[in-house]
Amino acid sequence: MPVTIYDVAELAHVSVTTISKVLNHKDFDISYETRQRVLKIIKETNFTPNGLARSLVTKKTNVIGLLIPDISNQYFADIARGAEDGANSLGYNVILCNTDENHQKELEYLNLLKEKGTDGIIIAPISLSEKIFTSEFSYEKPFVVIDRVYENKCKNIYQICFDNVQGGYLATQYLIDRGHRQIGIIAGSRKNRTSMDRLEGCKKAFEQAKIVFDESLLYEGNYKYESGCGGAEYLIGKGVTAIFAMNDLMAIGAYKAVFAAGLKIPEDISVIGYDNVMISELLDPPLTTIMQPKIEMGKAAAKMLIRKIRKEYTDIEAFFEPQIIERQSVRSV
Amino acid sequence: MPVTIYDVAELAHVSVTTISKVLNHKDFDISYETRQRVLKIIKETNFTPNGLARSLVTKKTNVIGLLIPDISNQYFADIARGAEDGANSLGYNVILCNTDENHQKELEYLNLLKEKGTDGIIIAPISLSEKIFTSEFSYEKPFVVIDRVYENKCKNIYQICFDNVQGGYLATQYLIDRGHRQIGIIAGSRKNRTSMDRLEGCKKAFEQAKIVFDESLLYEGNYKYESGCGGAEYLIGKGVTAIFAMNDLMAIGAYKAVFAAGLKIPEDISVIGYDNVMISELLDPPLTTIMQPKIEMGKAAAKMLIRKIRKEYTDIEAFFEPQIIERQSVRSV
DNA sequence: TTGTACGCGTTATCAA
DNA sequence: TTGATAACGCGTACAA
Repeated sequence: MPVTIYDVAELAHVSVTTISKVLNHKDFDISYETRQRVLKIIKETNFTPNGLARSLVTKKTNVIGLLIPDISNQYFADIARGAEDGANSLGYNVILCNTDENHQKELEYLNLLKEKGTDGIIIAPISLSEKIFTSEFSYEKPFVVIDRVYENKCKNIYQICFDNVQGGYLATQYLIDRGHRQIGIIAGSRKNRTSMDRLEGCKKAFEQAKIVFDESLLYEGNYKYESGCGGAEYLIGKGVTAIFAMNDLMAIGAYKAVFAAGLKIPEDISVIGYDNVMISELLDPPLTTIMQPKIEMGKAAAKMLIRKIRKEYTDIEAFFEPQIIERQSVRSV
Repeated sequence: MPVTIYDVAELAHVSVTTISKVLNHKDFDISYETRQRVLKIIKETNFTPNGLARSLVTKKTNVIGLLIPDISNQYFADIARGAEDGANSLGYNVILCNTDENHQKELEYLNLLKEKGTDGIIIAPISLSEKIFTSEFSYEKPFVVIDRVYENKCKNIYQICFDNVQGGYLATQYLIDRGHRQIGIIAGSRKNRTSMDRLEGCKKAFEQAKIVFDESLLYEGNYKYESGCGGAEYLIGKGVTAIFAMNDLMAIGAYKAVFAAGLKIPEDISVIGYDNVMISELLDPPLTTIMQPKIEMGKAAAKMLIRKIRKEYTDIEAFFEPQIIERQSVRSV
């Protein structure tokens, strides 16, 4: 049987109130001696207050939920790392949930988290289905959205945003600055919001440089390695001098295709990626790429959520800017 | 104010006992009509039982803790994924804790988890310091050790083990089978248990093939990319025909050194790695490597732990065998 | 400065 | 077949 606050009270010859007070640092009205005695007994008995009982009365658990598609995906692992750090630094624990992009699982987790009394959640919602934020989602605790972006016109959604338009702009601008004019783009699906945002950034850069955007130099990939190969193969045929792949995986595929065509990087073709996954710096040549501060974003999500929980002021959105990681896969022409 | 079991009872014109019974499927003695009525009210009011109150009396939370060094490390992310899956399938949630190999943090988490009433924990302990399992570790709930291996002579430690000796054996044997005799090894630190185990496997393979083990063909690395470069450079000088790198990161380094020496893989030098990280199949040529079923191991850890929690029978150790992933970085000589 | 007693939302025992 | 009530371990008015 674990020792309770009553046991401690008895051993210290005081009431439970006294114990509770020193436990919660509300002991300004407790005499020095009493406090010392209590502290001593607590240590001796190795007493740990029962968080369940405590939470039952205080109505807070100091636990938050984290709903992401899949922790074994490096992207989300980094976000999770940041979120856990942020939460831990403020005295919160995080319950990990892998939704697998499955609506049903998401709902089940949401329900479990509610039952467990988590104080709030960080979520990368399955789809843009608004249901989550209305009827189906009867979770009345605060939440913060990460990874997906919602228009914040009338809705009231707290979120961590990443400026994908700027990311696309940065990559393209970098190539233009180095004299490239025939720039091929390997994008994600046309239905992918992220990809479309990045493409918007590309177009912006072209426009500023007065380069007319050539639709035929845009290849629709799917963020996978193979589509990087295919895309590069296609673009090489089009005579591009540089390729912007919208993630590093596709950039690696592009490397493969370029080498297969008997060409060199960056001498014959420059390549720029997006994500800065671990291997990108181990490639030969090391890949120049765009980085998203994932850990920082996770941390920010936790901090924003906890401020909401504590009813402290917080902006409704936190914006993060992409950063270019300059390595050796791009050359000036 | 959330709706409680009392509200439901009142609305359904029955007692809380009745509600509780149908809630917990102990409703064999509840009339059909009553049950239907209760169920209806529960749905209408969207009532969710308060898990805290429930746990307070049942003395179980259906939550387990997962203590790992760092979730942003792919290795642990995979284990975490498996553990979460295993736990979820049995109705448990998992609290994620990053210890950063920091003893202090580990202790703090352990204490927090105790306070929160987690039913058990899965832990990759900091060091082999036995303290964790004795005095300092006053956590009386079940736990399962993962990633590190303890002798189970007198102690009573439940753990998920991976057969590193066999892994080293498999890799070496694979090279020997293909006619290699001058085999270079890029190991981890001499103090690293894992590395020493794998090396033991190598020696076993040599012995069986009646090849005398040449100490000068053993390079002490540190699991990092750079030490893979250095190691390969050294071994090439020694005239090896094959290199066994004890992780893929070092194998990638070896690729770099081999290419830098103007040699080809696998024509001039064969390379075999260990881990099967994502990129290993994207390398050119794709890397032959040894795989550890990380997700499966995480899952097994959760299942073992929960069996312990439920006081069901479980073996004290679960062994996992390495598997060779055959690709194109090794050739027969 | 310290203590009594109630409430938090459940489950479980036992009586009706 | 159903219900009253005592735990569970803690925080906190309010009283002393």
